[in-house]
Amino acid sequence: MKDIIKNLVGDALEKVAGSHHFVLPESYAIQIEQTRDASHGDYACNIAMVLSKQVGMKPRDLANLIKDATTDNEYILKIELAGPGFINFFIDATAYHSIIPEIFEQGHDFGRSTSEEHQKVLLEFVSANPTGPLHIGHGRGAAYGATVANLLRFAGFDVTCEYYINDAGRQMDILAASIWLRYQQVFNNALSFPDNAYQGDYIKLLVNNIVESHGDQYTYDLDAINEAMADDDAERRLDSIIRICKEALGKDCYQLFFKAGLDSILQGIREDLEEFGVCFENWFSEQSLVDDHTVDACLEKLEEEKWILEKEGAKWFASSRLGDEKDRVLIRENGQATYFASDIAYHKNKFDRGFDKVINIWGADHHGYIARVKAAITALNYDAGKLEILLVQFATLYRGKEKLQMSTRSGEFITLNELQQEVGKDAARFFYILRKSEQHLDFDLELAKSESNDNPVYYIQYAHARICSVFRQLSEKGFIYDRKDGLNSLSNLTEPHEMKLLATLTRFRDVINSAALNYEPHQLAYYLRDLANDFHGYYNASQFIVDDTVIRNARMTLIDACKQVLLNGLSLLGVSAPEKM
RNA sequence: GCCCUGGUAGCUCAGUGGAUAGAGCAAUCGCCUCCUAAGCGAUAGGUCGCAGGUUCGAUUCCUGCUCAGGGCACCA
Repeated sequence: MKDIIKNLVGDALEKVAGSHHFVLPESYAIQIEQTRDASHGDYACNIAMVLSKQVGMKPRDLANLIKDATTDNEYILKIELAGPGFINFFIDATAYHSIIPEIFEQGHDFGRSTSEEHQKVLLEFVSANPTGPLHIGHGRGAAYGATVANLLRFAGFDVTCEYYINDAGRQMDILAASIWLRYQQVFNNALSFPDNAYQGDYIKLLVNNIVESHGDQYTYDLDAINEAMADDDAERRLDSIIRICKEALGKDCYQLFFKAGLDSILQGIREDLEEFGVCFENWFSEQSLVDDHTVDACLEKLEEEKWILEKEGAKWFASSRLGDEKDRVLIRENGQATYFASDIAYHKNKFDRGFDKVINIWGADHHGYIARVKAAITALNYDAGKLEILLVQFATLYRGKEKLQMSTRSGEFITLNELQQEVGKDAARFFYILRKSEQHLDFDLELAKSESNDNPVYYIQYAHARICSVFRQLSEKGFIYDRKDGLNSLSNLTEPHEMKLLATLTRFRDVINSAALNYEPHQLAYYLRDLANDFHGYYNASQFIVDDTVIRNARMTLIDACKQVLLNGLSLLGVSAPEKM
């Protein structure tokens, strides 16, 4: 309908331009909007105000000419001028009815688009360090990423979801050393434990497994450890312990501790995500980039292209020449590559896989990192414009009014899994995406738990369950739902509640498109609330199960279509659509 | 100091270059002999952070200021 009006206005405009001898600007966009206020008709166009100056006419005069020049259309009942120069279109109800058969024809695919077909997208998200279970902070990225992926797929993109495993680097060494220290503690009560090592309970569970299968064969000299612990500098102390741990165990046995931590934590992460309805096609290992020399290759390439500087004993990437605020270290003074070096390799790998779009979802704390990554991509002669970085603001956790700190190292956190047990997947997924991603999210545990019924997800699900219930009642009362008859009787749907519901159903495709292309799942959440609201209003205003067969079938057909759209929308959000509540 | 985000009803947040700025919660008042009251309807609540600018029109765009959160490592 929007397009029909757009074309009519476009034609009328050209006609007016011809007869009044003025020249239209080379490019102008005709905007047609669904109105909010019924007194403004069904669709409104503001083109007269947009063009009035360039054309040299008063907006209302131009609007009037356009109105008169618009050819008749079977669906347009009347055109009115209003306000400063709006052209309002009043549409015949039957134009709205046409959405119902379309909903049934496409079913689960209603709202799906093929306009972005063959666009290959890589979507990387979560990618939390495998040093502990996922907590509530990670949940936001997981829910957001998974929903964006669903939306993009529905919009026609070919999406691959990927989790980048930071299985190389110092954090992992700290983890391995933490496990080793806990292991030592089992046999030496006197040993203290540094507060900047990983101290969550999950470490103790891991240690128990090692003790069970390997006994005390890896115990080590207590004095040597205590000596290292005496260092005043907390981070240096950790490095000493890592060094001692590596020396004491040797390469193979160190791997035993390392892998024990990595494998079981990663397994836990996979399970938690799966339970949360978040699936990845790829789990990409950082270490693999070291092993297959991609990191080395990148460094060589950058060296060749003269992007590498040596100063203060380290190798730097001259990112400041590409818009970054300063240069960045790639190889440290001690010869070790930085995380940034392997991240460059990772992005090279992503680009080499031939995606049309590479999207990273990062926590907002990484924003300073964007310039250097884009600089590296440009330096490697790739198109940095294909990389889009979506920042998700932090979720701050509250228990009532008390703000809780979340730290993986200190072991003080609520895990994603615990959240799911307490709040439920549906409510948690919905709560996470209800806020715009760039908004801070205050996640109040007390509120989420004690007043979970206030979560609008129940309101939407209730609409779906209510429709299902009406259908159950229908057959219990001995009626048979005849959709074909309903589709032929749609002209009976003319009440305000019915028209509103039809208008909202018509909006669905636009909403999906906009939510997908802008990476804004909350648009869909708010839309579904509106749709549920329209339905609940209709439910209270009209009886569906009435004796008049024609009216009954028409109304049942309308709420049947509404049910389908609720289901499609909820599925995209990863939320279930229960038939009973 | 520099760079991101945000400042909209008592609270939590949507929204928009346009016609009377919306929703939930909280408050007040109504609605179940009738398809699920996890619902519906109504009332009340606003100088859209402050000040300039662009515009026919700014809460929306631009600039400055201010407040709040985050980021500015040879950590990942």
